Amino acid sequence: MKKGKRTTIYDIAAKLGITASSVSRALNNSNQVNEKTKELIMKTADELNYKRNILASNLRKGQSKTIGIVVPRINQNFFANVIAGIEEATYQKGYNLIICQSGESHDKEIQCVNTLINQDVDCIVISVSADGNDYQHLQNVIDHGIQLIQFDRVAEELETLKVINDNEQASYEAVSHLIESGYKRIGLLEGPQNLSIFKQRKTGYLRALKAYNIEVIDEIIVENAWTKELGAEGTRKLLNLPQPPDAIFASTSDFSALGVLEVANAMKIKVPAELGVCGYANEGFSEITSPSITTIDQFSIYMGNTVANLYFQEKGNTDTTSKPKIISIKPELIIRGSTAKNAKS
Amino acid sequence: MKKGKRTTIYDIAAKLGITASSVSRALNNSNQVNEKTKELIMKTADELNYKRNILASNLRKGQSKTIGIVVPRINQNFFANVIAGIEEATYQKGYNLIICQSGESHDKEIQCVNTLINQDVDCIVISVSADGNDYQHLQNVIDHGIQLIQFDRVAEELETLKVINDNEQASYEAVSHLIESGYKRIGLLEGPQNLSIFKQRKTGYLRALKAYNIEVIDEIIVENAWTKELGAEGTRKLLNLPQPPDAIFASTSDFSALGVLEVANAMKIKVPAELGVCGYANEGFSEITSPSITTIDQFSIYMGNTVANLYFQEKGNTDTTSKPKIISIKPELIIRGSTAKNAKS
DNA sequence: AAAAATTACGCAATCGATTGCAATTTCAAA
DNA sequence: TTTGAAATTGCAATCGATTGCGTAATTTTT
Repeated sequence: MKKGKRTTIYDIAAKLGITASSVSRALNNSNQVNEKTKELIMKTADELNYKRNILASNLRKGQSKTIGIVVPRINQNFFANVIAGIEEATYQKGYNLIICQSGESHDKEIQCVNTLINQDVDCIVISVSADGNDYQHLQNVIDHGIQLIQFDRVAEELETLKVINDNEQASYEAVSHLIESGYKRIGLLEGPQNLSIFKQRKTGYLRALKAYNIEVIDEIIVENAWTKELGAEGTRKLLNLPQPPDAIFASTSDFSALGVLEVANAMKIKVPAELGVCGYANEGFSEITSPSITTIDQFSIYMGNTVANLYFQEKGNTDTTSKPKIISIKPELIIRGSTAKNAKS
Repeated sequence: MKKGKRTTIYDIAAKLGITASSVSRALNNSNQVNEKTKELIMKTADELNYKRNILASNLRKGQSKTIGIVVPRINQNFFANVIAGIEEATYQKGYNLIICQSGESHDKEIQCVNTLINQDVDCIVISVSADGNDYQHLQNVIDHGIQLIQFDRVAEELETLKVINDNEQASYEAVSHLIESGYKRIGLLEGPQNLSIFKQRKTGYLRALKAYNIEVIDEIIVENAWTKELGAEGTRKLLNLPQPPDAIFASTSDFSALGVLEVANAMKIKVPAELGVCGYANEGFSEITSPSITTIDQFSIYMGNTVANLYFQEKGNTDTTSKPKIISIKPELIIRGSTAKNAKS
């Protein structure tokens, strides 16, 4: 085959002395074309190393069989897994994924979304970035008639399909577990409250305290401690308090829990005996720290599958009367060494 | 805006009583159109919420501004980072990424590549899967006039652009470090030898032994130990030998090094005092294990950047006489606790 | 003010595949 | 052999944007 010259259906048609219409139909396995001709066309297509030009096809059909994904960072375990899950479920249906990272920047997120609209994707799957809470660009997606699915970090006020974790319940269970393990003064490292997931986790924390009749102490709640560094910083503050907490729920991530561990270690405070630690997200490393970190698994790959299936399911659905579906996945508390207060450490 | 009806350049043209040609030219900022008209067109385009249909544009222009990526797994640190690096460098130039995972299956890899050819991508970036060593599908990419860039795991016999790590040298340095740290009997966990990267790492190992006049002992070289489980299994075998090694170079990955650590721990063999351990790839967790793992950093994000830049650089290059470029990145040995033989553990 | 040189815009073809409708062929029933 | 229905195939428009070429409008030059 010559470089830079793809075979088209016209080439095939010309070679066989028929029209492109028939070739197209044969290639799409239409039953409007004679079996023998079909075979002949297939064979010739193969010989000529024909590959359908999807651009042309999609342009004509007004679809793209492409799903756009916008996440803060591709190389973050949770997101990479969700993407892998989406890929798994869409690939076999012939869909392609276009992936963008917003890098936690609201502006870049807008850019990404616009690019995807340009690309004529059939669906945009997004987990919003941490800064900014203006969602005009997402409304724009809807206005363009493109299916929008939010996952994990969602803009709640926007009525779209959503796949979320039941963050509040997970959080509630995590804190309950701490309490039942014998910890009495539980600090919280919380994330940016403009993201609903972090708000919900805080709510779960508060609900658990209330359920066990434990007083809420503002002093041991640290705002915006959602990286390892910020988590460490918050922990240092907490542990230097006159009355330090005897457990810390790093509700933002295992990374921040890792920060807790490091500070505790540096201060010679024994985990879990003197300090209980619970993280969030079940990052790969959380089972190999010492002690291993109690955390919450979000079933990220499954979440990706769910997003994909939700899309396929809603694709045929023309019923506009019903409210858009929200699927909530129940995360699972994974109990490990960092909260085993009574085990000898 | 009405759902399902995008504005086209014709809509804009109609509204202004001009032709689509001018609109197109204006939108492309051609200087063939009057400044005032241009402004007017821009404004109208904005009002009508116009978004260029890239499918049509690309079809006409015979390009796609899209780069296809095929990796074994998206949700593997190294690959996720490379992808992030590519994204970083290509996004700002208006390129999109289509990402596929081969799942280490040669068949799926072929499928992925064909899909990407169909999609008319401008370039395919691939790290080949572990099984199979038939590269007809890659030759096919070249025959279609699509730029092919291999990275990390490459098919050596195929003359394409490549971005690789100097695995042999890195491996040589790692083993030298073990030797200089006082370890004398160094076992090797090796990966599938049909992948050149693993072959090179073995070569580096052998070269180091030779350089220090150490005899090669086949007994302490374990084939195909490239997951945590296989690494653990291999380690068990090694440590139960009459003359077990006093260090293990897990040349395949930090995961397998982790397996080593676990087995050593279970057998009450002290790392690094009684057993030195070195991994590969500098996974996030390797610095937080106890002891932390000496490993090799591959500069994965930078590798992604390099791939992208190599593409842009070669795009204009019509010189076909020269051999395709191969860029080799020098990995860095990161020395940590697991090889600190003489430090008290 | 007429001629020459620019500048701005329109016409129509093109990229490759798809598809409604019309035309032709095939085949069986009458 | 004729007729009608069914099976094939062809014709031509279409998806939306781009671009070479030609013409009209405007500006510059003499």
